[in-house]
Amino acid sequence: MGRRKIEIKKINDQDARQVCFSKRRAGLFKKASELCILCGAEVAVIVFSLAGKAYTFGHPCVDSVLDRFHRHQTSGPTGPTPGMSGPTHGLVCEYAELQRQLELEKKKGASLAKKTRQEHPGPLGQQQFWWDADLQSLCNYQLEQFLSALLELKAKVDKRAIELTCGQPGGGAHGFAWVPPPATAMKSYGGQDYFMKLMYGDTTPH
Amino acid sequence: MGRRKIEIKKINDQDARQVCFSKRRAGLFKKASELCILCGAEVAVIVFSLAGKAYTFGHPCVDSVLDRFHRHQTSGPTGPTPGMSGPTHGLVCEYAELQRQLELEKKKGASLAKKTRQEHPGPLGQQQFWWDADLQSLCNYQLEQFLSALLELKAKVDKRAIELTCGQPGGGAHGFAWVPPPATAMKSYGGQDYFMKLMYGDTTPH
DNA sequence: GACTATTTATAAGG
DNA sequence: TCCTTATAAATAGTC
Repeated sequence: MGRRKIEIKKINDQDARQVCFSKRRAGLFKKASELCILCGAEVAVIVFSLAGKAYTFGHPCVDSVLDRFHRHQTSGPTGPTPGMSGPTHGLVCEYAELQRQLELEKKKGASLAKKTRQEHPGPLGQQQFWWDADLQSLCNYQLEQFLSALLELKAKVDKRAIELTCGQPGGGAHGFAWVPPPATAMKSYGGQDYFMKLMYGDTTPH
Repeated sequence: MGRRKIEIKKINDQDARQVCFSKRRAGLFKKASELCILCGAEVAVIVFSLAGKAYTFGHPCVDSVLDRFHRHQTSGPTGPTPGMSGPTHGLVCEYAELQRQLELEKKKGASLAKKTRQEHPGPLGQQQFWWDADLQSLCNYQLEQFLSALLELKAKVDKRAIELTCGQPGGGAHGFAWVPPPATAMKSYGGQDYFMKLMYGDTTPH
């Protein structure tokens, strides 16, 4: 939609790309806000420019939608994690996330294995799963980092297991939900703020 | 843009709202994908319908953009992940996620430890970090599951490490951008999958 | 940033 | 839900 039809492929001229980016980002956010208003939807949009700047739109706000999404992913169709209600935090959350990803990977793996067998009916032998294939792309350095990350977590779990075995009380520490707002160079449009822009025409960046 | 101009306010008729939601959600995702292609942007869009269903678009994928956004919020503007070019998948993605979460937990832990010392200057002794506190809430059963998940992953990494050590070729397995639809109630568009839809006109839902 | 010729998205209607 | 079509809206090229 413009003076002439354009092909949807990467714009090479940097200036033209920057102009297009600004216009279309604004357009995208407007569409998102209209979807929210018209249909009562909750929407989060996160855009990174090539330069690495982040721009966001969110209704009611970015964080609430991301939060909801995370909960949606972790507690998904399998039902909520037993013994957990509401938002999850810290290691408990990591645990759930790990489980979710494992399940996801297993499903991906099963599908891929099927697909792979169809396309390469040859002797692939061992490699049955997606993550096995993907592991091939990890170099030694990455493997070391990955392992140490795993072991660091495992050590903590072991420690806790020992405490439990030895019957130490421990006492739960829950309810930390507050995260201080970081001071970033990020512009954020959303909720009443963006709607006010639409209504009153304020185009000043944050 | 339609047979007649409409006011941007909540549509009350449920059927009309549903139709509008579907059309505009598709439009929003298309705009998002065009922004990605034309301007080299990375974009994540998360949409919750009034009914509570989640729909997502992401390029290169939703998780990687959310990841980057989290890092952006936590540690300021960043370029692409060092050592990673292009889309990340499977275990590589898990590895990055694990690292991110570890760093995040460390930061949270530091803040919390500080906060805790302020609020409870008493004898908390051992417990200095957020994840230590949170581990207290894991029961034996949960710990077992968590551990086995960790060990399952570790085994795969070990296997790969041995292959590398023994000098087995292995052959890089990259370029898996196709992601089979997980059996959740969530529809996801992004990456080549969505682009293939655009190119070949496949409008079949996942 | 503004201006328009065009293209594109979509509201209604089958 | 998918197709069609008249029309509103977005935007490419230009200044």
